[in-house]
Amino acid sequence: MNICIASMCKSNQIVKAESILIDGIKLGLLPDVVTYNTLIDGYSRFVSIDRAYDILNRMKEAGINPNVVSYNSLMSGSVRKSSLSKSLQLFDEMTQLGISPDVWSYNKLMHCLFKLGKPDDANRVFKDIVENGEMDCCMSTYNIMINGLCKNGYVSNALMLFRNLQRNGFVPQVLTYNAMINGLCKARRLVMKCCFRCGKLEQGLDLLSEMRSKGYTFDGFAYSIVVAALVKTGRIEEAGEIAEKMMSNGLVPDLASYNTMINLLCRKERVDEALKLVNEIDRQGLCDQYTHTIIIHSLCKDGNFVDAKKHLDYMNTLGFGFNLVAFNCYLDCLGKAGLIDQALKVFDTMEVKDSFTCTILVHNLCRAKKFIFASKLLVFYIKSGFQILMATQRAVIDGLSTASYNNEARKVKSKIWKARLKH
DNA sequence: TTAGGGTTAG
Repeated sequence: MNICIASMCKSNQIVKAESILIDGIKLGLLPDVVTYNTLIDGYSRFVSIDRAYDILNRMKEAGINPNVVSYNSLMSGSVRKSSLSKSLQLFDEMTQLGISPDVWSYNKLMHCLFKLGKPDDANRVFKDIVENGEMDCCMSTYNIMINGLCKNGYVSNALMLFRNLQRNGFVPQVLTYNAMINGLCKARRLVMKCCFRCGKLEQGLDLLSEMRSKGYTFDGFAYSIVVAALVKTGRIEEAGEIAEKMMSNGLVPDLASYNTMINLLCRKERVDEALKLVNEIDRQGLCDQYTHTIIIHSLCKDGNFVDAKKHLDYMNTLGFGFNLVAFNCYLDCLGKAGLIDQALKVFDTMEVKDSFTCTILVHNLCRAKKFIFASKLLVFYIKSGFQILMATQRAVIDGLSTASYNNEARKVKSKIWKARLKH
């Protein structure tokens, strides 16, 4: 019965899994802790954490005590659904019930802390595991550490950990390489914001070669990371070469790889080919919000705002929710095309806005030389806690100065300082 | 019976 239920849960057939459970009970097969844990995992993966938690209560009512796996599955599900505080709460609940966390629990705890942007806390947990030697850490512990450090801006520390793996008796997995390559490829972008270029992207490309020379069998992850990073930095030809390698290696592309290829084709100004590929995967009902956003962005960059708007509406009919990234692209391209009044109208209709939206609007107001309006919005957004790019802040202040609003420029600077101190 | 990696915007 457990094997049947596990198979149903893995393929998102929860209703069937439940009916097998009921049939089993009728036949006198009583569910055990493994049966309930499998259901908890299925519900937390495909339904909701609350429903998974209901199963936990059901097992208690049936007289079966949850164990460490029950809580690990619930924690996983919570992190997956970005209910991060719920995950921490579950960890506490588990210890309060006297269930000892295992290395899986600590791994999930670290993953959750990294996602919450608390790398110091995650590192403390890691040190506890490694230094106190209370339990053996495993390769997943390192994978989580390497990925988490990269995502939180500590790429050099991650690289050090990666290079020391062998000394600690571990061999990096494909997944470890992918996380490290991703960290290195993205680092350049993060670092570019505050200082001059550093060669992290090159290091990422070297690591891809290292993987190849060590005979690792690639999946699509490393390819999409590297191709996307090269596209982003304008190195279209190199991106194309690596994409060719991916295809010639006989790798069957999944949706994320397709999206990477579609983006590459758009950047190569081979939009017709990109659209052909989109239609192909759209017919199979595979397109996701990334696919649509790439197309909308491409249409906007070509100044084809009518078709871009049509595509935004088409997404709505497909049942996608509000696409913030696509709207940000739309807004930015309108501004860059000199259509600031239209951009302002779109901005007013947007139901969700983030730091990208605000930066785009302020920057485009500067492009349109509306510096006073831009400065008022800039101060308001910074006070509201949005992260506005330094380049945009400079554009406002420099714009005010060159337009002879020197006094206003000084006031804005001082207001930004005060707002920064508050945050 | 449970993990961890990728694709879109300033």
